Formats: sequence, C-alpha cells, structure tokens
Amino acid sequence: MAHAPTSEGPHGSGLHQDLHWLFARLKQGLATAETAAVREHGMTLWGYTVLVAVVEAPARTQLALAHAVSVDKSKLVLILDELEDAGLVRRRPDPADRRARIIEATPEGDRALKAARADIEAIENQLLADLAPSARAALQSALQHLVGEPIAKVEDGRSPETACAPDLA
Amino acid sequence: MAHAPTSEGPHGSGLHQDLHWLFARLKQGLATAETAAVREHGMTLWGYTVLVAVVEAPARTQLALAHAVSVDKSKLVLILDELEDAGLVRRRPDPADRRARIIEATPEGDRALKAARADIEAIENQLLADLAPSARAALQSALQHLVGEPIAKVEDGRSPETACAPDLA
DNA sequence: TTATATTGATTGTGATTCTAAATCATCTTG
DNA sequence: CAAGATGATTTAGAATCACAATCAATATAA
Repeated sequence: MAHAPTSEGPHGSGLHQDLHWLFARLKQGLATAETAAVREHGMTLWGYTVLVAVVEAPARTQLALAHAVSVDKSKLVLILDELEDAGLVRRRPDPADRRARIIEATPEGDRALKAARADIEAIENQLLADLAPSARAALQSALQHLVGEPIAKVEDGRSPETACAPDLA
Repeated sequence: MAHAPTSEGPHGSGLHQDLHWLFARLKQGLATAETAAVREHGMTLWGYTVLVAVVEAPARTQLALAHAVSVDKSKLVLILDELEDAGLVRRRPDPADRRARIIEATPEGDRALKAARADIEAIENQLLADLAPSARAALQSALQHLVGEPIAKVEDGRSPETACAPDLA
C-alpha cells in the first residue's frame, strides 16, 4: 500500500489528502463505531443526537428541535417515534399550544443518554489517544472554529447557510 | 479527560461538540461546495475521487480500483459510466486478460482533473484561511494520522477494518 | 365575531441511492 | 477438458430522503 506517488510538490501529495476525503472517512468510521455503541442503549445515532439536544437545549416545539439538529421536521417525527417506543422520551402536549408537543427525556432516557455518552466519549478518546495533548486541543479548537465558517465561496448572492445538514448514518 | 460537555456559554453553540458531529458537518459542507465545483468540470464528486485514483494510482482492474477508493464494485461501474460518457476516462480491454478493463484518463480527463483539483484546493484553502499556518499544519497532520487509526474498539474478534467506506454525497 | 392566514405535527409520495445476489464471460487449476 | 475462481455488469429489493399534501390549532385582520 505504501505507494510513493511521484514527486509530491506543493499540493497534491498522497492519494487522498483533501479535507473532504479525510472528513468523510473519519466521520464514517466514527459513525459505524458509535452506531454500534448507542444501539446497546436502545437508540440510533440520530436518536442519540436528538436526545442530546432534548436534554441540553430543550425546545418548546418539534420544529425548533428539528432546526437545532439540522434535520427535516418529517424525519424528526420518525426519530422521536423510535425514541418514544424505546421509552427514552415523552411527547407531552403543550398546555399553552395544543398543536405543539413538548419533548422531554424520561428518567430512563436520561440514564441511557449518560451511558451512551460515556461510551461515545470513550470511542472518541481512544481515537485521539495517540495525539499529544497539545495536538488534541489544537485539533478540537480548529474543528470547532471551522464549523462556524461558511464554506461555499459566496460568489453571487448565494447564502452560505444552505447545505449543512449532515447525514449521520 | 478535561471534557466539559455540560452546556456552558451561550446556548446553541456548545450543543454538539463531539467529533462525529464536527466531522459530519464539515464533510457535508465541503461535499456540497465541492460537488458544485466539480460539476462545472463535467464530473460528480465520486467521479472526481475515482479520477484522482485513476491518475495517481492506476489500477489494472476495476476491482482493485474499487478497493482503492473504498467503493462497491457495482457502484464503480456507474461512476465509470459517467466518467466515460463525459469523455474523461476510457475503458480499455486488457490484452493480457480479456475480462479486465484497464481504466485510463483521457487527455481531456487529465485536463479536467487538474482544473477541478485546483478549484477544490481553492475551496479548502478558503475554509482554512482563518487558521494560523501552524494550526493549519497541525490540523492536517492530525487528520492524516487519525485516518490511519483503527476506530472501533476491537472488543471480541471484530475486525477494525469493517466500515470505512465513506459516502461522499 | 368571522374570515384568512400561519404555525405545528404528521402522513404520503416520488426519486434517489446503496447492498446483495444473480449473470455472463474469461481465466486458472486439477 | 472439467470445475472452480475472478472480473465486470445487471438486476432487484430495501432503505433513505426531501418535498408536497394534509389536518389541527392558533394568530391576525377586517
């Protein structure tokens, strides 16, 4: 595998060194590992993501929740169905607005989330294990910063906001 | 583990700080930006990825090529169809093995790839624009290192090799 | 108040996409 | 030459997704 691509030069070096590939690959690896992890706590990766949002930034409506996790509202319905069937969240009617449902984690949901989160952190810590603490911090901070950046070159009047919803699968 | 998952600061930003979310989000952002970029050169993102592999690490068989880019062989067929229809690659019968097809880039494919690659590098450079050169180098090197790491905790006898094929869409 | 429009949740639909098996031709091995 | 393996392609089925359509409830305006 250790192919030495001819004369690296300033740009193009190893086969895939572009950010997109690196991100895609790392994301995918984490996705499968974490999918397996959270399944043992009765949820899917989407469920986990939504549950985190429910616990940490409770929203008064599913619409707001959907926006918070960057998922389509119609998809959120299914995710919540799963979570509710698993007994991890409850859809409570909002007394102030009978259309809305207040989503709240059940005690069991809280417990499951804590456990799942611990597992996920373990996975991610293990991935980062070989990195020096400084490199680790630098990575985290760089990534955190980049997610805030608009990516598309805003040529005309195009909104840089479009296209951010990641599929976690 | 100096990890502060607790919701600090102004709500909304500290929500998802796990690696998986960061990677997924960054990958998605780059995916849409780069998809648009390569389309102007007559290819899709998968096509671009395959074309890079074809040029930089020519494989004697589609199977090997599929493995190189971590894509299913049946999917590679469609990707190559696109590239061939666009006149960017050629399926040449292998004189030594009439089953196999040698995939090679056409002159036009070479040109298109160079142009597309320049665009992609521009996009990625712009994304990294705000990072200090040192942080940039650190990020690149950290990511490069991480992709080599096995991710799944190898509990039983499970292979860490499984589950690496990223979907670039 | 009534009428209209907006919001929130859900359901349905069409299109897209991936995986896995089946197919066909060719090669290799016994 | 027969039997199995390999390479490319096709097909079929499932899964997923975005988008429109629907239904209920609220807000707004006349």
